Amino acid sequence: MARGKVQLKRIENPVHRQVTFCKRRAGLLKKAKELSVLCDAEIGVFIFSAHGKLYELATEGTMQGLIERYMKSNRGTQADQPKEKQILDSKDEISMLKHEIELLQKGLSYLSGGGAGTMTLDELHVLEKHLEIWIYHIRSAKMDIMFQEIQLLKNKEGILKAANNYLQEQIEEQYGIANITPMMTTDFPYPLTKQNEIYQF
Amino acid sequence: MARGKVQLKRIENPVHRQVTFCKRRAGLLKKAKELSVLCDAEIGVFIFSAHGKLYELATEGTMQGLIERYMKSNRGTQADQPKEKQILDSKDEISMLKHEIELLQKGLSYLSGGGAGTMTLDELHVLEKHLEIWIYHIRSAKMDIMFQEIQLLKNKEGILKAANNYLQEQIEEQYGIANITPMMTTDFPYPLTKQNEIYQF
DNA sequence: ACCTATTCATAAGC
DNA sequence: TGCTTATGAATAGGT
Repeated sequence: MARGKVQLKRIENPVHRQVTFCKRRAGLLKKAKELSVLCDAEIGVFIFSAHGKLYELATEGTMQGLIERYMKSNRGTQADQPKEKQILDSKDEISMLKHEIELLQKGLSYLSGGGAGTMTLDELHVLEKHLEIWIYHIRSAKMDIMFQEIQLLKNKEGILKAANNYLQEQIEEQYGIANITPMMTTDFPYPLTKQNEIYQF
Repeated sequence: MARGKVQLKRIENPVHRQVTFCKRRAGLLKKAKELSVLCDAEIGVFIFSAHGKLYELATEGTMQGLIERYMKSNRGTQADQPKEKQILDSKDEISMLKHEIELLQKGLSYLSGGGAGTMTLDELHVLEKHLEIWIYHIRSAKMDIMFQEIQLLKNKEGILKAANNYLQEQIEEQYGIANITPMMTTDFPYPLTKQNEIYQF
């Protein structure tokens, strides 16, 4: 403008660029303020320097208020712009994420509460597939340990049975007494055949 | 500016005001664009005329993008305003929901894959707390059934022991033989005292 | 940060 | 609105 015309391109000299930035920034904000006063307009300006520092001007109220007004004005007058799209996308995204979490949380409450009262059939269907996998792995580790204890008891049972038989044989061998035998026969009141059902839930 | 200095107050003549608004508005936007080009800055300007019409300029990307950047920048320096709050809340909400889902999904892959290779220590820590609850309830149902089976076996053990003792008493009573007894003493090779550990995993 | 020559923006008039 | 033009403002380059 003065002492030499300026090219409309980035000023490469960093010092010149910084000086010009300060001067023109002040000028721009001054012009904005003048315009708002002279013509009764509301103006918002924000300037990010190359290094990211923010300079702003809001002629009426706060920048927040102006941005709100801007959003509202833009939403009503135009079809979706990129920004409006972003907002809608955000809302959609929130909705989807909430739905996904809701499912997972319902699954959690299902497991925690021990009931399926709050879940729909479809939700249960999806959750069922997930849980089939999860529970399988959790169960594996637990089953290993439970099996050990059961085997332990079974072994003990076998030994006791053997001892019992041995004692009985001793008695029969010596006296021919058989009235204790029924306790060990197939009429035993605790059927082991039910055992397999335990590992199916 | 020309042909007379201007007063820094609202122009009362509507025609003059409108003309000046158009001219200075164009000038302001031009200045803003120049500043952004010359000094590598990002600038957003929006102007509401007295009648509410919006004129805007966004030097880089969309006004929405600039507003978002403004919000982000402003968050550190100012308290949030209502509108800004909404936008930030949405972004925060998305971020939180994504994080939650990511955790749950990683938990799923953890359980499915049977390994923790893809999870960080913190993630595992959080997941651990969740799984503690989930597994507790899964375990409860399973434990009920396992307990039944174990009790069954213990009862059987008790009965066999009783039968064993009865038979032994019979033998001792008749012959005084005691050489079978050690099988039922404390030297029994399957300690039941380890049982409690089973229900702690 | 201040100066000043110069270019730019624009008020008034048409 | 657009054009013209006189004039005040903005500012590039230097100190």
